[in-house]
Amino acid sequence: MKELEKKYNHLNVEEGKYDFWLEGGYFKSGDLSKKPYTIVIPPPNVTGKLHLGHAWDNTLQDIIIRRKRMQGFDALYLPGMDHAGIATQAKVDQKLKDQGISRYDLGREKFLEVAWDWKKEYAGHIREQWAALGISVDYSKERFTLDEGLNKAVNEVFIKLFEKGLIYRGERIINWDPQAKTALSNIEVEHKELEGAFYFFKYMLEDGSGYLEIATTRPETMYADTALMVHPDDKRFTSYVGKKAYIPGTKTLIPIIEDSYVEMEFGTGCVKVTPAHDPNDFEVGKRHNLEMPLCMNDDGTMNEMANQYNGLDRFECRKQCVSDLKEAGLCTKVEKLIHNVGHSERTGVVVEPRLSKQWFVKMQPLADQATKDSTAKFVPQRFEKTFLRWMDGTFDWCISRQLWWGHRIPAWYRGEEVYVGKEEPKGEGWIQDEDVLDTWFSSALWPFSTLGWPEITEDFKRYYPTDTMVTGYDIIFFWVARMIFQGLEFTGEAPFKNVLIHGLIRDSEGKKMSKSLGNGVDPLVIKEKYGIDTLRYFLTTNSAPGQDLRFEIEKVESSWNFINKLWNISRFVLMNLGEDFSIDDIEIDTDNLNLADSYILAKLNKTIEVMDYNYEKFEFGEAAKAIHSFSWEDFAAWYVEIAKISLASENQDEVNQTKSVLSYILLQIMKLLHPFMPFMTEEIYQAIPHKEESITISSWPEVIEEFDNDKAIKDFELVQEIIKNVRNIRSEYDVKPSKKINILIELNNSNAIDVVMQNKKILEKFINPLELSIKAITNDSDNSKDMGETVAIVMTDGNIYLPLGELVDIELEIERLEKEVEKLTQEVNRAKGMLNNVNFTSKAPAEKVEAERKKLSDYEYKLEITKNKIIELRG
RNA sequence: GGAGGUUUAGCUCAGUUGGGAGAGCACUUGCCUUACAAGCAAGGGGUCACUGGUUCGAGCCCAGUAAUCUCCA
Repeated sequence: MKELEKKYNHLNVEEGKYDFWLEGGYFKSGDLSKKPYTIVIPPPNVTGKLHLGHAWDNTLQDIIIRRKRMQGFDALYLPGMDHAGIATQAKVDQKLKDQGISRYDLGREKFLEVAWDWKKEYAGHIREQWAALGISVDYSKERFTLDEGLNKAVNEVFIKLFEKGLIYRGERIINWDPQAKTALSNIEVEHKELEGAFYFFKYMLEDGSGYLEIATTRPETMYADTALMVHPDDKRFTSYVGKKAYIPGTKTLIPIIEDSYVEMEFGTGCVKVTPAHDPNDFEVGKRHNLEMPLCMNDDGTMNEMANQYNGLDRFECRKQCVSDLKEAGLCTKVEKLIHNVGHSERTGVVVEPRLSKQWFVKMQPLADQATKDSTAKFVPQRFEKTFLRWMDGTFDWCISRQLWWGHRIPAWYRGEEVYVGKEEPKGEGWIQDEDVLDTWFSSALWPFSTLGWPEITEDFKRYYPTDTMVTGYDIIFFWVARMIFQGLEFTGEAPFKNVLIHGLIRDSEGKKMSKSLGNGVDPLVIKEKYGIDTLRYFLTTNSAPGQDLRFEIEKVESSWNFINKLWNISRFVLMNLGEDFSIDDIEIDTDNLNLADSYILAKLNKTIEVMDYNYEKFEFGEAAKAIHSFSWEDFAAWYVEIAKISLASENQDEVNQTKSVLSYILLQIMKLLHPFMPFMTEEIYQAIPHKEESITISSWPEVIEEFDNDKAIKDFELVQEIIKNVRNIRSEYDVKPSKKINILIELNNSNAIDVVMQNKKILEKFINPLELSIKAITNDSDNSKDMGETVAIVMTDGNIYLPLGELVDIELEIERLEKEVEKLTQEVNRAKGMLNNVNFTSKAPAEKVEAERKKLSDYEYKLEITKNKIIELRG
């Protein structure tokens, strides 16, 4: 058997393990004799490295799938990546820029080649990180959102939705990202409160009879104004309607119209209409048949409509035209204003509402279906509300993107003709749409497109719908909701049974980790210092489902401490099993166990129960708590210490029995913890007696009814109670554990006497007596009468006496006992109060009442004894 | 403006269907006990934000208030 290092060394432990698992093929799915269990990975972007959030997300998935695999499921954890249209194209653009070229120099085809090279490189990095995290994905099933199969799925969905009228092309005001030069969907726009201004301008009337004052937050758009507008009921402006006014500083005349859309009380009561640059104005423009010119280029610079500002950036133009118009007396006032400004979620620049011809998904029918038919169960449940509320008020989804990297829209144009289909239409002069689809359009199909859909493949039939989707709450709108409605529309089912939602990782101060703040933590840096098992355990046991997780190095350290503890327990067990102890030597005969053996086996059962219960509910923190206290308290602090006695026994049977229980329990602990810390547990599994070639494919621990033993637990707790009490008094009276003192234990029932007598050796080891007397309490005996000054401890089953001689200050001892009396009196009164309450005894469940009665008699007994002790001391 | 989260020990957080408040870290005291001093043993520390309600009984359920964070408009 292998000797372990004194401290847990993750570098040695982790080395080679992942390759060992891959070579063994343990992560491969496809055993048709088993029930399938499927998780598809939320595909990370191929733009860069995985961060702590990915590590958390993936570890949660891995914990679920590893346990299911051990439970005998055909576990499929399907990996893959996302082509991340805008983000990747931006990265590749940057790379080209560094080489002094632009994508236009290369042309579309060559650019895509570079992008695919990029993908290849970064996919490699991501796979390395997956390996570092130890996630048990089936690489033979790996997919990419831009691969051929997924392209088929995307086209199928586009065409079907188009045919049903659920995809349409139209001119709308969309959110335009002038840096990426593409349209965005509504949810890719982040609203941030910024300090801006209300600018007031004079629009001089054509007839020279005065002016109208207009307030706007975006003065630069005035060059695309096509009307001024007042409310028809607004008497102040009635005489102006039908007249014309000049756009300030220009010779352009625009009409003054009336529309009840105007809010009379807001601003000056008169507004400018810029149909191509504002969604509300666009509606007005349609109603009044206004022209809809654009005064801006697609890169956010002004065009020739802006006259002398042609070519200037939109914000520069704003500054200059305001200053020029102030000089000309046409800008009368600038009021500071805090308002919400939309920013591109990707590039961060201010989004420009802009009239543009784009493709849209008509959302309402799909959303209605999803809210009605989805069976996906959110964990925690409250997130279902988030999903439903969003589906309820959703806007049509702008899906075309002016990018090259993505799924090309399967639409062709010839003049006014539009053709949508899989293949280029026959005939001359057709030109395919230049644009690609929103990345989320393909991500939405991920749970079924990765399994071969639209073909009804064996994989699709077997693994779909998937079992559990794990993702953060920040992505419910973007992704989860869209997967659900597309899944229902195209497969008739919700794409997963459960959605486990986790929170965000925050820094130690509670701030969101972000690139711009520079407060991110690289998972690989943590792995290097503490090992990946430590990181996994830290990530998955320090919050409840749906809650955020604060990164604190102290918590990482305490996770490491736990692993080191387990390592040292293992080390102890291995040192004591000896060379030839093998799996066949493990024999646990429940008729022949000592109290500690029975106790630890009974506790193991309880631990398995609690863990299974919480694992199933995705309450990993609670599951971990159970195994943590079982292995550290019950096993290491108590059982292992007691085992040292048995291991030193002359009796070979006793030694073997202890070795059996030690190795059995250790094996179960390793299995129960394997989903959390796969590397360390594999290392120990290989070192101790075991059956399978890898713990990854070993069987999940089950409750063994034979081991249930409530009496053993209770009896052992008496032993613990005695030991704890003596330790406590030793500490209080400053009697060192190494100093031997006489100890008397007197007991009031035969079971307690048996238990204490049979476990005398244990007591002797733990409480270190000079002489340990164990006596029965009889009516008129006074067992402690020859002991001099004693400290007495009152228990339910009897009393403990420590003759501490001159160390005992009678007055202090009386004080201590009086405190006890006070406490016990309170408890007695509390219990009496409850039991005297007819409402309690008649309404509360019988076992609660019974439990309270027991407590009362116990407290009354202890109270009486304690009072007597005081009388004796005073005597 | 709408929705939701959070508020429990010095700090960070758990707390299963309502039935005597928990963990880790930190702190105090004592131990190099031959698996582990990143350890062992003992200990201190909480009006469970506030107010009211339901209940025999509330950290937990309901209503409201406050602080704070997030999402949506």
